[in-house]
Amino acid sequence: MERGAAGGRRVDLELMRTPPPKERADAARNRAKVLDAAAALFARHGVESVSMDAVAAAAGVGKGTLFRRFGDKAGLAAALLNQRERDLQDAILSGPSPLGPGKGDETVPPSDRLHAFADAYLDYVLDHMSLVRMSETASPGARYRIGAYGFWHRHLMILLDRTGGAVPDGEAAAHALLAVLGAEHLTAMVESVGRERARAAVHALFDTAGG
Amino acid sequence: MERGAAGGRRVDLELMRTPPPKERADAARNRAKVLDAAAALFARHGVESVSMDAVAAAAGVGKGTLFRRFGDKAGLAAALLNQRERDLQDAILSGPSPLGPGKGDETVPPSDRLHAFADAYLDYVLDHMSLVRMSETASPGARYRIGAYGFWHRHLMILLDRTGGAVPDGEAAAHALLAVLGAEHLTAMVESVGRERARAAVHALFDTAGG
DNA sequence: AGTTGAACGGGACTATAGTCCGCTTGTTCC
DNA sequence: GGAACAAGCGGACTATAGTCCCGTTCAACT
Repeated sequence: MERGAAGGRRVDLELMRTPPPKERADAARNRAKVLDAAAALFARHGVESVSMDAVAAAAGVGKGTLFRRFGDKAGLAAALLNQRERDLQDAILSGPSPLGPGKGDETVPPSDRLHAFADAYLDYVLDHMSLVRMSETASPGARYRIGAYGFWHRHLMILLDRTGGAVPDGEAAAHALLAVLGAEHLTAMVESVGRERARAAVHALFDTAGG
Repeated sequence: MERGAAGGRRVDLELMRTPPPKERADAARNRAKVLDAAAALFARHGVESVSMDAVAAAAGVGKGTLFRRFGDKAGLAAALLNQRERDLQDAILSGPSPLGPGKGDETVPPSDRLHAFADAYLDYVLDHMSLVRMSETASPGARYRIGAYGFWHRHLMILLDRTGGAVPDGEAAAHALLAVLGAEHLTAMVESVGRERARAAVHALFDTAGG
């Protein structure tokens, strides 16, 4: 995974307070070179068909550099998604309702926020399917280890617990809902029934699970 | 994947009618040797830590033999699960209700059969977690390519469509329910909330989705 | 039983992810 | 500006999945 001030994955707001260890100039340069090269290669040939060797060569850095900085191919994909992911998380934390909490005095029912999340998250995943898929499935269990999963899970859990006793176990239900939003599963579902019906099915499940 | 009479995966009853191509005697011998060796190694060291080289060596066959017969590591895992999977499929197709259809004149509501399926499938996966996980995640999308997925999907879809219009799109809903039963997701969920709460969450979703 | 063609066997070979460690380069502090 | 030390660099190295191809073995047919 990334290090340094500019690359921290948004995991927990508390953790963001650790002082920026300051990234060395050459490291920053190489990080940019790698991300540019990876973006270009992935766009041209598809994420699956690009080897880490190829990325390193195109970026003009050694393999060691690539892996030390990004950990593995999933980490590289995650770094490329970083900005979009942050945008979505920011919108959830502090944006307008129904996706975000809105201004202090307006109240939106949790069910509206659940559906808004489903829509926004589906947009995010469907727009970057191959990168998200790589970041989730490059190694077994990768999806559940990265910090972002914890963020989505906590958000859903809080909303489900607010539905007024309708959901007996928000923590478990949040996992179940996220299973349906997994890139691997969405890929298969979209291939089978198309985007519209897949989206509708997700909403139907969010409906029954939490309002 | 396997070939020959003894190894056909249960996919579609129609396809079972293709004449048995007859497995050669030496092939059958080697198949048994490989399955025995793999079962022993997997049990002793865990599925993840056993390489295909090790299986080939322990079975006393070459790598080529191993891969031609089983395709990949997922195929080997699937072959080891074959009997249990067939048992479950048989119980669903022709066993007693509520899991199976029961004798001709008794009628069981689809919702009972849905919950019976959830329970039986959870038992199956939880009892063989690492093998199922290997068979589903060894290569990206593996789960959705193997025939068994189609079987579970069709079963759920038929039941959902019988719930009397409660489910507008049984085909899509069946995919969503199966997402929650994926080995990868169940592993994470059980680790997070334990078996009991995970099972309850699955039932809650089956409840709301189909009765 | 002999012939023959196809299926099988097996190990060398390739491709790729990921590791390791001695060398180089920045940064910091005097 | 220079020394010292940490951080970063990079390519050789390992491990493993999966491929290929040719010699061997089986089984059907005469």
